[in-house]
Amino acid sequence: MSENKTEIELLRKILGSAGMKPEAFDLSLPYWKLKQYKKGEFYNEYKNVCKHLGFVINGVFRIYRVNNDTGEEKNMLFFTDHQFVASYKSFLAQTACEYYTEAMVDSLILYIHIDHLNELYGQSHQWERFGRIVAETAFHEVMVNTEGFLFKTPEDRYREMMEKHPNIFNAVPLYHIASYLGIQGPSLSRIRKRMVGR
Amino acid sequence: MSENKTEIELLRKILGSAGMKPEAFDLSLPYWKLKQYKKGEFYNEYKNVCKHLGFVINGVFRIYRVNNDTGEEKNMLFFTDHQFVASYKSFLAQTACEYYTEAMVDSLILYIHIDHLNELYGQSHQWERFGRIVAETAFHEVMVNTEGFLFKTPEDRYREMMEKHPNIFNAVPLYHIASYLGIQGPSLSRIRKRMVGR
DNA sequence: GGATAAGTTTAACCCAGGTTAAAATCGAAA
DNA sequence: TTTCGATTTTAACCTGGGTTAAACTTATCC
Repeated sequence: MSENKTEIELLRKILGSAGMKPEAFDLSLPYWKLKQYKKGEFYNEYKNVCKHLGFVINGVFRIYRVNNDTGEEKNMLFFTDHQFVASYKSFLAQTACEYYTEAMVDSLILYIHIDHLNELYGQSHQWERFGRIVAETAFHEVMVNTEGFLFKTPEDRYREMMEKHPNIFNAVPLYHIASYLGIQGPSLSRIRKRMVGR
Repeated sequence: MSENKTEIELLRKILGSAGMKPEAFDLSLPYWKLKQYKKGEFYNEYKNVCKHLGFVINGVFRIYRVNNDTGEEKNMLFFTDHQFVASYKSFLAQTACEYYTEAMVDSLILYIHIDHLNELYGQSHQWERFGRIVAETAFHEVMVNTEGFLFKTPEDRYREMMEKHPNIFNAVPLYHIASYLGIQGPSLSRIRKRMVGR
């Protein structure tokens, strides 16, 4: 287990700052596993049921969907350092996953199996709270995203992406950004051109 | 308290089917309050901090945002029977609300103050679980919404709205539906016209 | 360093939704 | 019923993103 030490302690610290007591955290020690992903490897595959909740030590992942007819890919979300990663809809409902989750750069993840997590939920009030906070955070993330689509232009969303998530912005090609913003490559080019003009 | 009896028992039954034990539920009995909303009344106002989690006994609410410059309204979500209602982002973070939440028809709500809810979270593992499930449900709701914007046309979203939420569809004017779908009134008219044509 | 692949931009054309205002329809209330 | 206001549709014009394919730029690798 000694090779997980640093990463586990990072997670302990982050959960601790969200209110988790060390003793409660210790309950989970046997369950966390560390995995290295090479760029291009998948955290979760289409049609699998997502069985693990991951915690990104470092790296960038994209969660995307493929149109069965056209083969076209569309990015739903990105995950990066110190975020929890899962195909969360599939994970919560334990239904077949509609997404792929792919490492965009070499990445490192601590992950836990849902059965162990449910065990912790049952054993410990603190872990139940952890589950609540992960869910609330995921909600917030997606909510902000939806608000973007409703209330903002693609140009606004592009600018925000650049400002608020520079590490993601720099790690992935522009056509993935375009997809995430809900537009096509050429449209993003036009937006970028418009922006330098002013 | 006797006038809340029926509504409380409905809530007990619904939470029970999500796994809440009656004894745990009983802890909350002193806290739920019942409120009748007339059509047009507000559950939550812009710039308030949302302090209550509501449970819709019956009725329809819309949560919407107003553009400060143009005064234009855009609908974010609808809530109806047996759903939990809150300006959830504001509720979770206890920050000033960016939305209005308005009753679209005469409605009845059971609500609980966040302080009492936090008390229950602290007292009871079961209630902590309740909080997790509410958050997970809210996540799922918003996620499906975002997926709609990314992967579906306004026409698809309109058709789904009609099929899956007929009670909402029938309770609110079309221009509110249009707003929820992210389009303008005339566009919805064009879509409807296209649809009868085929 | 030149070849090859990957990523980005450009151009030309198309189309759906935005915008505005007027017309038509519906509904409640007198 | 007639009328007034609210809602929905229509019309005309505009705009920005979609689509496709080619051109250009940047990495990467032998």
